[in-house]
Amino acid sequence: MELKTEIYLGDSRDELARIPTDSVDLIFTSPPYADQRKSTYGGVSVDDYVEWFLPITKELLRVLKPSGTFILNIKEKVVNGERSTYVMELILEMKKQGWLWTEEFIWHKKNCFPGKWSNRFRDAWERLLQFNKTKTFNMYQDAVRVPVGDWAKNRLKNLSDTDKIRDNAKNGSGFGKNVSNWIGRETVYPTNVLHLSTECNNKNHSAAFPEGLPEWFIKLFSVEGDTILDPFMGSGTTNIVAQRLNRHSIGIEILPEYYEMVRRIVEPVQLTLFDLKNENYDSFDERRYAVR
Amino acid sequence: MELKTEIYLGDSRDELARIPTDSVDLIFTSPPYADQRKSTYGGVSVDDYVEWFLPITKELLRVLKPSGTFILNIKEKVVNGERSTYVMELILEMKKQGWLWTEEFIWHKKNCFPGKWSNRFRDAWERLLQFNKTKTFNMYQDAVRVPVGDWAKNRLKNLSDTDKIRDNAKNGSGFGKNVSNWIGRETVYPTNVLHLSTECNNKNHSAAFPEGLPEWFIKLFSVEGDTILDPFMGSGTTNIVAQRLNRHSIGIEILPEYYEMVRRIVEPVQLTLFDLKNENYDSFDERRYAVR
DNA sequence: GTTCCGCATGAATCGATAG
DNA sequence: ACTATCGATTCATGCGGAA
Repeated sequence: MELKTEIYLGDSRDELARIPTDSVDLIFTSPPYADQRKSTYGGVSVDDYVEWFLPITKELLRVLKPSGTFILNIKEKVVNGERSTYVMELILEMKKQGWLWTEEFIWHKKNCFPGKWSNRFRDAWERLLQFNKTKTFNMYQDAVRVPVGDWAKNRLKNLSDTDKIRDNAKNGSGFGKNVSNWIGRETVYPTNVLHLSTECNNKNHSAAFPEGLPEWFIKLFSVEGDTILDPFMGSGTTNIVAQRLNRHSIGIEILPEYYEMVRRIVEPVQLTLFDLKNENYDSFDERRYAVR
Repeated sequence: MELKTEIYLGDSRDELARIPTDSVDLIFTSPPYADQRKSTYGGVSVDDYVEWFLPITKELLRVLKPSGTFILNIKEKVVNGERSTYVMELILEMKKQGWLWTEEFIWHKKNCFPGKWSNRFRDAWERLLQFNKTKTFNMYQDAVRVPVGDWAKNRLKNLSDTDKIRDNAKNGSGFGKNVSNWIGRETVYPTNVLHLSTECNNKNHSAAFPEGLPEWFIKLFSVEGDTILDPFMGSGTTNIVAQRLNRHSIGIEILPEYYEMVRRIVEPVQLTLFDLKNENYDSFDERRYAVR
């Protein structure tokens, strides 16, 4: 298998037309937030944001496979002491386009920005909105199981009486649990809250999000050989992680500096891969890191 | 000071008229979610939810002091595999009423209910929407400070040269720091993400939220002697916590069973208080617990 | 190996001041 | 008045090098 990482220089509003209909398994992106990153992206104003974004989401709806998923990392900024509503307006408009809004994950930023204001605390979370084309999307939950917490070690040593039987919830929801089912389990399924730090290593570029973020969603919503798309590539985090996880990927970036930077990272790997066609791919990871 | 805990049996759409204009310091409530708790509240359908709620938020805007805050604990329901949009529509409509949407806190439910579904993970978070009447609301941040992280213990022992002066961020954001400012600090301000477990004590009723949730907001947005309102009292968690923290409170509940239950908890305390007028109020907390 | 320690950095926001 | 710029404030994390 040859792993393809295609990157395009240009505006997503134009470049997305080059991608075939129903061809992408997962879209993971973090668009420039309204009025942020002005120095690099020029900044889309809060008032124009929805109108600016909707033509892109329309194209994304076209290129996504019916079984695919669109994860949108976004957060509304504070304007005049109030949270803006452009994210809500965007969701409402995307539903009109035909998107299903299926879930909202929370990224808890463990090391959020410091600061002190009289009327608000530090902002330590961002939204990861999940949209789908159909209700029967692919989800590979076992790929993101996490080690069972320490609570289990203590809890399971001495099971209480209620732990040994099914203990139904008090609120009549019909939910219940039988804690003894956990005996022997090493891993559990995660929740819809992700605890990740923003990256702060010594790279010479600033990633908007840590690699762990796209990694989690790529594992959850795709398998090896699938195609991942990031229409706001930036420093290429999504594509680099996709490549490491043996997924094809497509990236679109409007700024030449970022485009060139990602190209220098991504191309050597593809050349290497081409030469390695018949070799064992287990060694791929180390090779990639060596190149980078 | 006599501590008043007034509870009304009835529909908030009617009973709120009894509360004077500009008289409440904090409204904290968790309304029945759309189509939830059908057996108890009759269930407001998803489609009618906003229309049903808006007359109430209009009255809440009237009774709240200009310096006050409204905290709304709400989360949209999943219908047919898709998230409903009534929370977003509610926010947009409340803004038209004159509310300011100032912040959205996340309650991370550390011990959310177990379960397994093919197309979603366990839901481990809820929204706490903050609304205000003016931009100059009261906020008592020092009341909810948390212990500083372990990093400080090591870091502050030996300050580097850059730590001793103001060190400006490299990215031109204008952000800088002077680490030596941290010396001697035991506590820091929290973020807008709250980590609380759902309650699991031995009460004979199921509280919609743990006492820690209203406690945090009552401390943050009110002082002793202020008035707290919960227009959907339920089992009275908000009022009970308010009483424990020496705040007056008002509760409105439509179901007689809940109303009677809260009345039995709250009234003995008030009688005791009346007899204690001239005593030291430090002993109040223990007395209340004894009664309960 | 393992732990410890130094250090740069991160989608921020407000109020005052200047144009 | 209304907008643009500037200075002030503040934590926790992962990395890399040292012990």
